[in-house]
Amino acid sequence: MGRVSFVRLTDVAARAGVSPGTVSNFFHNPSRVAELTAERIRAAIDDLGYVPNDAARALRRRETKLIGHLAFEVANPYSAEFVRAFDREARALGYTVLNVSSEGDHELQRTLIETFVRQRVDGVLLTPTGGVGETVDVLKGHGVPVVLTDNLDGAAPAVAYDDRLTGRLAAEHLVNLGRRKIAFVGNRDGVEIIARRLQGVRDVLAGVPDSSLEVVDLETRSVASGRVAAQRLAALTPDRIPDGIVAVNDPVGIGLLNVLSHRVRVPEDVAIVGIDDIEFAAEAVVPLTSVARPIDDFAAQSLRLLHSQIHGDATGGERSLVVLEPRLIVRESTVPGTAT
Amino acid sequence: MGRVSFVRLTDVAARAGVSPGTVSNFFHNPSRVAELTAERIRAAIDDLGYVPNDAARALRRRETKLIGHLAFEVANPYSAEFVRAFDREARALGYTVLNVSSEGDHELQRTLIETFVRQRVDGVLLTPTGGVGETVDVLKGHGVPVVLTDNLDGAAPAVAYDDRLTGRLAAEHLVNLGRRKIAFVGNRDGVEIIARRLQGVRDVLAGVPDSSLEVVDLETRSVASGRVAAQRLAALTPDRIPDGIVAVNDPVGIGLLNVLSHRVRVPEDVAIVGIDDIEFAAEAVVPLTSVARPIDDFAAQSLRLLHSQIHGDATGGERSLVVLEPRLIVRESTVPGTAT
DNA sequence: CGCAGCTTTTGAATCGAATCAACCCTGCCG
DNA sequence: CGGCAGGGTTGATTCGATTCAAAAGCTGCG
Repeated sequence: MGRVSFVRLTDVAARAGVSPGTVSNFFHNPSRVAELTAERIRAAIDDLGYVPNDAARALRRRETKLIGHLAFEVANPYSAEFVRAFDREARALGYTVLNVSSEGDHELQRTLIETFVRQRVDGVLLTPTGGVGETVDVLKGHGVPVVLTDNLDGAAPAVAYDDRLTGRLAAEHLVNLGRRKIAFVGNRDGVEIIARRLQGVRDVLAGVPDSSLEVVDLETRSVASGRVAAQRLAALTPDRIPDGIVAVNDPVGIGLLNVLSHRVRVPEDVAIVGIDDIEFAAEAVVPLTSVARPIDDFAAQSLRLLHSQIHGDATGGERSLVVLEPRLIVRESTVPGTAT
Repeated sequence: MGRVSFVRLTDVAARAGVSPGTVSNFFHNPSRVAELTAERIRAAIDDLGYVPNDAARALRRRETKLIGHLAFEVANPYSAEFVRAFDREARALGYTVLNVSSEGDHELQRTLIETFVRQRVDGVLLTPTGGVGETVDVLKGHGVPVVLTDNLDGAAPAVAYDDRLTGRLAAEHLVNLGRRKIAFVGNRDGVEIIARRLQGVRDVLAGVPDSSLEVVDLETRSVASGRVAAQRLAALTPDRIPDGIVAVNDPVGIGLLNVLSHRVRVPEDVAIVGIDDIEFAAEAVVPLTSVARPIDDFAAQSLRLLHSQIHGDATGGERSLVVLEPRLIVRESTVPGTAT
């Protein structure tokens, strides 16, 4: 096997006694190469340990088979799960994903996007939680196809779960369990996705006469914030202490659980519902009921959409918005004895 | 700003009325370019919205400024935290990191490594838990610098935390708290790193007369496995039920906590120590005491070592093994009232 | 034997930036 | 006034693979 990586396609050609063009055909138009020749080339390739140079290929071909993925909120395990799923899908189509995260730093985000452009990625997936208008514009300015997730403002084609329905499913579940004093825990700092979930909760409670809604704002959507929120809820006057809580995502739900399970009975006194159904939810102190947003589908659709953008298969042109349906997973944090 | 990304260096040169060589100098030898000329070039660049093409640059320069990072065990949050830290360090030196994970799939791993070679990454960081001999050989065969973490078998330069000491710190802490019936929970399937941690625990107990050690084997090192282990421990005969547990990592520790905290008092009846000190540890049902392996240092050293491998700064040649010191973080899972 | 119609193979041109030897000026010194 | 140093600039060549028009081989048929 190979020496120190200075093997070029030309070397393979020489060794196999053919022209470089033929070796190239061997890779890209195998049908045009005679079996006998192919055999010789194959031999030459692994005698020399040849591995093609993608930079050269990309230069000539004007496509890199790279996809840029800019994620925010990497702290959230859901994000990590998404990356895994998306990577897998992308690999199946021959793409390599460049995963980066801006950690909410605007300046850094600019830099990362520029890196994508320098690398001439074939397309970019943005998994943000805030505004991305400017970023989308920059990419479009460079002719780079873009797809968004969880963002339906129409700046670019997008895939998203129905947030309002998500909120509704959670609230309905609690109401059906007889809970009336509901709390919604999550930060609202202009994040559309959360406003919509809250709206879904409101939709449901509007139809339940004796119900009440308490909204608890958070700094972040982390386990730590969930804990803080729990303290705050516990400090409320008795009549306002909720018997049902919708957490904006699972980490927050788990934070709530970790603190509340010391003080009250879950779910008897307080039932808690999370959102996302991260792997961890099922393993919490009290297994957490959650509105699942199945990730394989999410990732697959995102890639499909991006891929069609890249190939200009104008499937409905710019207006492609894919909306997925979440579904409720019931566990012990709302219904006792649901254990496996 | 830029049209549809077909702007070449040559176009900038034309627009600025200079030769391509000068524009190139503008980027790489700014001192050689007269200020007046530089001004014109600068103007041309943002008139046209020029962004250099890294593929072309890489081809000519024979360096890509890309680093490949193959991780295993992505499920573990520690892994995610490491990626963030390593990325940050790498970016500071102008590298872009290609993060991938083989999910334990051997065949896939081969493919991913080949991708690194095709991309002609400048170096590779391997963050494995199992054998990597073959992988290291392949990369070396292609002349790609490699650095390992948590693997001191000498196949390549490496950075690691002192595992034996890690085990010792955990065990000493428990013994100092008066615990004598110790359990070690973790899978041992040939993973060196774990064998060493266990050895550290043994080192300590060997010096404590009336102590005993129970080893619980796991399938994986996840929260779920921790839960399973908890069931198994609880089922032991009373005289073997431990009063101190060392979990092979934090997720396992949290799984143990999540189940045990329902049945016994933690830490009064059982004290639990995890390893890694992931962010989540502090937020568990009962904040988890953990042997921290500070990640910033880990990432920084890994990059430093890889960078010096890339530049052939033979700092001790092939024999560079960097060993870091873990430290104990005490929380309520071992000492009550440690809360903040 | 010649030729149409395939299948294979060839090799020069090309992608976009980096490199570097050669060249052009200016100014200064002897 | 000629020579020289050195700051600025030039542009042909190169990196490694892909492309494609054209050439070369081959078959079978009249």
